[in-house]
Amino acid sequence: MKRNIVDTGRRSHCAISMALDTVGDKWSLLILRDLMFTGKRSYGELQSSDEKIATNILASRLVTLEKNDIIYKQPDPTDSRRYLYYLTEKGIDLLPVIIELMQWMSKYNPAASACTANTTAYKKDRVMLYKEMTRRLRKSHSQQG
Amino acid sequence: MKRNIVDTGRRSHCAISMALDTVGDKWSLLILRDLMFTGKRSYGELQSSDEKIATNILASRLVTLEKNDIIYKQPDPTDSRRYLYYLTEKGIDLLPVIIELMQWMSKYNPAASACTANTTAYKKDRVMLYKEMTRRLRKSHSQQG
DNA sequence: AATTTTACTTGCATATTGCAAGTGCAAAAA
DNA sequence: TTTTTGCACTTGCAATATGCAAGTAAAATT
Repeated sequence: MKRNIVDTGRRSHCAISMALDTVGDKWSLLILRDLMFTGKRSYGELQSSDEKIATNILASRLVTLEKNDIIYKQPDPTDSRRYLYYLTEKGIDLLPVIIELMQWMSKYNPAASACTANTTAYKKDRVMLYKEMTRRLRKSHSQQG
Repeated sequence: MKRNIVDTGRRSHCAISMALDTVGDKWSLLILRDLMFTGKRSYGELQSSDEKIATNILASRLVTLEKNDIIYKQPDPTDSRRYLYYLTEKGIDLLPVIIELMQWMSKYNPAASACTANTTAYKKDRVMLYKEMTRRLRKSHSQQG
């Protein structure tokens, strides 16, 4: 990477640009989708998604997501080989982004499947939808160990 | 690209994944941001953003965004060398995604600048914010020629 | 003790993006 | 009317990011 003398790795100070520098790669939001909607928690489970993320890419994304305080991992108490990945509050706060992406595609492509229920029903009351789902996520992702 | 016999170019039928296949690259959403908030309309203006997109990438993104019916272009009536780019309704419908990205980054990084006014004020009433801004975008991006 | 499972790592191929220079045409200047 | 400048791209090649297949180490299972 070669930008300027003091390289921050960011393209600009625009919030949108910075957000994309953090989660705007090809895979991060799909990993977060799995943590949010599919209940996947371990490396192997995350690797088993339909999109078939390459193992080295998964590993590298998990590291940077953790560095950016979007997820955290804890050893699985039932199997010490394994780690379990959870969303932080910052990660949970990406829910609206993901829901809006989903609703957008659903609106314009009928072939798109929803990944989680109850979103179309709430089309007119997104705030309600965000709140309800955030509440659920807080429950399942709050500090475990 | 080599996926399977009948390659659709998409990773799965998940709406989120499909949305990211469409606008999940490094630049598309930044181009849309400029069309939405900065009033930039021509190739040269779009190229002049802080993030310094490479000219060949800009050209290629504009083509695929147009193919995907997210933007459209028309000759500039005042200068026949130039085209002006506008958002379609489908493009305008990406506004919530972009706003949520912006608000997310603004919440977690104080160094992030907003790109457009009035968003923090509406933090608690996003639906209102979406509606108001969509209305404005419809005005400035509806068929011109 | 041997095999399987799990979370990665490593090496190399392919794809996407970045950079610098160039092209063609229309507008503006001389 | 000729020249110069401006604008929307294209082209060739370098650098970075992603994809694939195989490998490794440690813990669980048999």
